[in-house]
Amino acid sequence: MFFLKVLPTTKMVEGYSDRYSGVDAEKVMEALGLMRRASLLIRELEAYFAGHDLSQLRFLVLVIIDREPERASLTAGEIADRLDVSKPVVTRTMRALEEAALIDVSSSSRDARSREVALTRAGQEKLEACLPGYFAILDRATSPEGA
Amino acid sequence: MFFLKVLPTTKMVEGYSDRYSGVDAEKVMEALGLMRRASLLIRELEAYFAGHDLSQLRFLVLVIIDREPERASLTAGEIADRLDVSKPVVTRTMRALEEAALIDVSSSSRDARSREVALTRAGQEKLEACLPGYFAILDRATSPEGA
DNA sequence: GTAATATAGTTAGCATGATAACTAAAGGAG
DNA sequence: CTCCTTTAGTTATCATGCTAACTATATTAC
Repeated sequence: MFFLKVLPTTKMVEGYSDRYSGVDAEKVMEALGLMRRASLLIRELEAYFAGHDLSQLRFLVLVIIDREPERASLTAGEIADRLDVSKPVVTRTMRALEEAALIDVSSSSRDARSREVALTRAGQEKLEACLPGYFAILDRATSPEGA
Repeated sequence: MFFLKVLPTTKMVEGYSDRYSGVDAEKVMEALGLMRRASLLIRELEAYFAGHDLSQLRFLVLVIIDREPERASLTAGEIADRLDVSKPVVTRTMRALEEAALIDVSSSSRDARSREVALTRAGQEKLEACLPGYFAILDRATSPEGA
């Protein structure tokens, strides 16, 4: 996360970057603004999901399973791949979702190491309940503060 | 952080968002892309700072103190304000920086509750050592993957 | 001057990200 | 078939974000 509240002015960045060759102060400012806006948005989304007894990550797991309708279930590893988070984080997240009865976890018949993860009815309902507010936040997010 | 590796296509978002009024799928996609790019950039920066025995937050504390040249020191609260992080995070970060001898912390003469924080010589040098690579990463960040 | 309130910072404890090291099962070489 | 390597997932531990509750000092009301 990146929570520097008052970004440096372009002038200040130029003051630093003049000393280093090949650095474009405009691009640096753009990257700082990118991180700042995304950090605020992520913070807002986490607060939103906390109100639904979820986190952004747990929500995304539900989305990922839901968006492969041709598959009844995904393995934990497939979920980790699609999320680009480490496996221990997936393990922990699965446990939380299972304890909340939002997913159903079972051993794979083909591979005893694998765990097959499917949405429960409650999981589908939780997902549906969160989607409108999620999209509303994302829709608003990029509008007010420009690029 | 937001690490969904393969973002939904605009079509998929439309599939969801058609069901909710007033949501612009393009804006939703833009917000998702914003979070994804920022998360990758933050991950890259944290890896960079880890190589300097720092974190992005600890680095930003050094920057914040350094960029107020008319002030010899800032209080912990002023740093928390500028960073927009919670006070306990500042407390912990200060302790780490002090243990690394990058800052000097002393009690305020005017207010016994306050702690005045100043860069040490080593702190200034650490900052200088990190700046070129930091700007190089930020400069690169917004170029390749477009908006 | 004393009591009530506000402010600066710390401590305790939780959530979510990470890596390293582990267990157990699968797959391949001979 | 047995050994070796790879793969799936877990456990243990750490880092960094948070809130709630605390201590100590400052400030304000009277």
